[in-house]
Amino acid sequence: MQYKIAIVDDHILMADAIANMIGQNPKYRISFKAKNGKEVQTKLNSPENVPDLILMDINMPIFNGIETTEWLSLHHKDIKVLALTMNDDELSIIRMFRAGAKGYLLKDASSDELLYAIDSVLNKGFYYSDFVAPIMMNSILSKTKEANAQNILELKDKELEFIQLACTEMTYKEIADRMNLSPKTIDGYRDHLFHKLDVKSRVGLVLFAVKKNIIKL
Amino acid sequence: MQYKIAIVDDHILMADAIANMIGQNPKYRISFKAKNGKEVQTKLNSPENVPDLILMDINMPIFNGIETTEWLSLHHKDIKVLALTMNDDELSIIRMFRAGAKGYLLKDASSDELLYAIDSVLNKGFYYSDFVAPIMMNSILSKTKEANAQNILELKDKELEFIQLACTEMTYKEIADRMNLSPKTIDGYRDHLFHKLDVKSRVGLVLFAVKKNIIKL
DNA sequence: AAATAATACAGGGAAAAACCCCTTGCGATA
DNA sequence: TATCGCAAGGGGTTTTTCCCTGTATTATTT
Repeated sequence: MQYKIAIVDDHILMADAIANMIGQNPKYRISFKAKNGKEVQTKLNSPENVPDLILMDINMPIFNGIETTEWLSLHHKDIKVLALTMNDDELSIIRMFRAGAKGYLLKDASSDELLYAIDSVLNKGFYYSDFVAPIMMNSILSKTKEANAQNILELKDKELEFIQLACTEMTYKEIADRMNLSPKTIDGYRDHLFHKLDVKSRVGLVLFAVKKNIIKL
Repeated sequence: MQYKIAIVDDHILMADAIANMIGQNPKYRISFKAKNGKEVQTKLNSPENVPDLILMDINMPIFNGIETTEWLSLHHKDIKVLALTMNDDELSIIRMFRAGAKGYLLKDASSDELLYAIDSVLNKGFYYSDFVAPIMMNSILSKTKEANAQNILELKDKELEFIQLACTEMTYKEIADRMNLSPKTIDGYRDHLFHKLDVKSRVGLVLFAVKKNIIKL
């Protein structure tokens, strides 16, 4: 039996090259390539396109890999998602697995590992690379880090808005104006977030936001 | 005649997949793959490895694509460098061309464009993609942007070090200690850079550094 | 429904850090 | 000699950071 595999990556070259490589193996057939989640939804309208496994990038315009995986978990439970991305941060990994990914592979893996991972996800239903496994462990074991990850996922809208404005050359007074709050309230927001996210200064907050992709550059 | 092509990319999967794709074309042969500039130098010690063209990533540990290209321009003038990277920012493009690259291709290009670009660099000596051309134009036409770019390129080592430390939760006092300078000197560095880079606060400096890829996250 | 807890908002006050401009000395350099 | 860049300092204002208090409003529990 031949497995059908789809590739979702806005880096067309990457998608092409990997499709080409996988297509050489008679076990697999490429069912489609897509540049974002929107395209995935369109492609899946044709039943003959529905793949067994999707190689999913995370950073994509319009509809990112996490959102797309969440959508697939709801509407196409049978399609297995193997994350294939550059994002090596804890949050991406946790989010992707929560969204329903069955495996997680970094783009600096070898082609052998990719083929092994695909095989593993298709037959065993999961694949945790040597890179991902310790990070997940760490996230489970370390209370603070897990708490952090929780909190990030549960950042309230106001907090998120504040962070985005803090990643700006505005002073807190200006931020307060913009958010129609007293500077003292902003003071409280800041203090609260500093503790919650374990940063010591506004610079730390900015770095956090950049790392976690809360702001776009 | 068969051209020899090398691929330099720390994303092994990317390198593998592209090598595989290019290798299918009888016009080309893969002479080697490397994960960073250091490995390139080693590989080039064997004369049979010396390629006609190198596909060069930018973000790599140890010895990045710009440094590697500079080194190649000095020691292996005959090898043509075609940048193949995700970096779509002006600074990366300008730096890469200054370092001696003959072409610049984004990783979200199509495989057709890659093959065309390789062909173009080998035969015509250059390749400017539709993406890169307007950015270069822009950089030449727009005075302020060019001024900025200039300044970035002409950042002194000390300034760069300072920026990197400023993108940290260290206070300026701590930065001064680390750099073995008086806090007052750091004061001067900061003021100078704020004006030079047209930012108003340390947050602005951090954002600048992130945008220009001066710091790694 | 009443008591209680958590949350959002706002303030006071103080110490630390960041920010700004201006000056000086010193050595390289042109 | 004149100019430039680096290092350092003087002295000031503004902003940030921290901690503690208090009062509504909203949830939760009893």
